[in-house]
Order: sequence, then structure tokens, then C-alpha cells
Amino acid sequence: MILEKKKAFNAFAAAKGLRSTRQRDIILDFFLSTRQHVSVEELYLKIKASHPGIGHATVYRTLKLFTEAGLAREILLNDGQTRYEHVSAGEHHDHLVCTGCNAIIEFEDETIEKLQKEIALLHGFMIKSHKLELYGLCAACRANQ
Amino acid sequence: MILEKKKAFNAFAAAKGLRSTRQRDIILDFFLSTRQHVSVEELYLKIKASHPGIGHATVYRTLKLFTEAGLAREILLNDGQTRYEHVSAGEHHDHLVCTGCNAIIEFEDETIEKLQKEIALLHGFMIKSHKLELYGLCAACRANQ
DNA sequence: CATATATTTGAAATTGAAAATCAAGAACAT
DNA sequence: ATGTTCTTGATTTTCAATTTCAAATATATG
Repeated sequence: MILEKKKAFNAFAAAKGLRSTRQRDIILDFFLSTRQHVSVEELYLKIKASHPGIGHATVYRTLKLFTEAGLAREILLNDGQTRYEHVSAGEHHDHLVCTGCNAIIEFEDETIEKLQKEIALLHGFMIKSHKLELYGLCAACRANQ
Repeated sequence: MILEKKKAFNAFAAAKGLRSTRQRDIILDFFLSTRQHVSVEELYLKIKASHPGIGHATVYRTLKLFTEAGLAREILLNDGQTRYEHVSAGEHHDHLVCTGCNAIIEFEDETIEKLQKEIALLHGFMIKSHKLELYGLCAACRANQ
């Protein structure tokens, strides 16, 4: 699966006439082996530990490339940090965000998606993307308070 | 209705031991007479035209106060600008955002709200707030492209 | 293989929104 | 009126993200 994604990115890069660089390979490896929802800073620090040479800007740039390539998706929560999550074959999911421990839980709901489409239709909108986030306390954090 | 909101803010200010200032009155007037979804900068510029003395920081601070007072709600869309919308008696609504002309259309959907609660329950979450935004092109912008 | 050219990188500077700082000014209780 | 405390606004700071640009690197070509 990781190999497939690497191939996908290489295909994208080739199609766009991008060069194959050591940095992009490294960043892709780290991104693919990381859990969902890494922030740029998080990923940058993780990479830096073993590859001190890699710069901030390159990580930012490269994550944008992954997004363009369809490997990653930008997640903007309410804390001003951009996160990136893995994209698997067009599926979309939404997020429960715990304001206590910052955990992010994914969910999908077909019915909600359908209702969204109806709402858009009603207003003559053509939806390109959407964002649904439920903020609150997860079970563990509720227990602790 | 505007009068009610002014009273509500005065009550809030009194309860919090805040002082009544010319600036807060002016900002409240402008906020109340403005359309939904003003960004801080927008409101600041509008006020500045007739009240050049009022500072950036005061507008930021005061809008946060309105939010605390329950008169306003912060809206964070994907463009990095904080907007404030009017709150009317606890009702909540979500947004269709046109990426063509930046129009923001409000909608409400009981069924979606209900489904959200079910999802939260399923995950043991206690929801404090939520955010649903549908990004796309409005009817007019679709026609123009 | 060498070389030319075009892309990519990374350090540093810049941007832009928001928050913090702090002296001067204003509100309020007395 | 006066002293205390809060508020303001110019400025600085912060922080994430982007831009800049010279140096480094990848690739095509001879």
C-alpha cells in the first residue's frame, strides 16, 4: 500500500515534470509511515531528528505537492495549525475533535453526505468540498473531569 | 431588536464589572448594523472611516467580548480570516461558502444535527460545538464559468 | 562523461492575522 | 474633585506559512 502511494506520487511527479529528489523521497517515507493527521511542524521535527539538513520550507512545499497529487488532504482545525491526513481512494471522512486531549477521531456518515448534497442542490450550489467537525470531550476526558 | 442586543451587552458588561466606553458603544453599533459574517478587518475599516481614532486591538478585543456575551459567534473559514456572525437566541446554522465570490449562505438542517448527536453518542463524545461548511460555487458563479 | 539549463533546496526574510505590552487616557466609586 | 482601576491604541511580538534568492542538485544533451 505504501509502495502504491509512492508509485502514485512518482507518476504525478513525472506527469508534472517534477524532479526526483532525495528530500521528497524522505518526506514521503515519513508521511506514509506516520499516523493520520500530522501537523507540518510535527512531521518536520520527526524528519529533522534523522535528517537535520531538511528545511522547513521544503516540508511545507512537499506536503502541498502530496495534496495536489491526491495523497494527502489538508485539515484546518481551530488551532491555527495545518494538519495533513492520508487519502485513501477518494473516501471522505469527518472528524470528532477532543478539546481535552486533542485526539481526532474519524467518522463517516452516508446520510449526512446525502443531506449535504440536497442542501447544495436546493441553493444551486456545486459543492467542491466540505468540512464537518464535532468539537467536544471524548469519553476519557469526560471521565477525568 | 438592536436595542435588545445593546441591553443584553450592557447586562453582560455590568455583570462582569466592565466599564461602559465610547469605543465599545461604537463597535457594537457598527457590528449590529452590519450584515452577517464581518471579518475583523472589514469592521475595523468601516469604523475607522468615521472614527479614525479607534484602534485595531480594540476591535479585536471587543469582538471577543461580544462573543463571550453571546451576541456574536466566531467563524473560521479556510482563508485564515476570523469572521463574526450575529447570534440570535441560541439557534445554530451552518454555511455554504462560495469560493468564487466569497458569498456565505446560511442553512439549517435538523436531521443533520440529530445525526451528529447520534455519532457523538456512539463514540462517547460530549459535543460542545460543531462546524459544517460546504465549499463550492454558488449558482451565479457557476453560470459565469 | 562533461556540460548546460532548469528545478529544487534551505536559510533567512517577509507576510498577515492575532495577541501581548505598556504608557497615556478615561471611567467610576468615593 | 480625586484616586484607583480599567481601557485604549500605538507598537511590538508571536506564530504559522510563504517568499526570496543564491547555492546545490537533477536531468537532458552533446
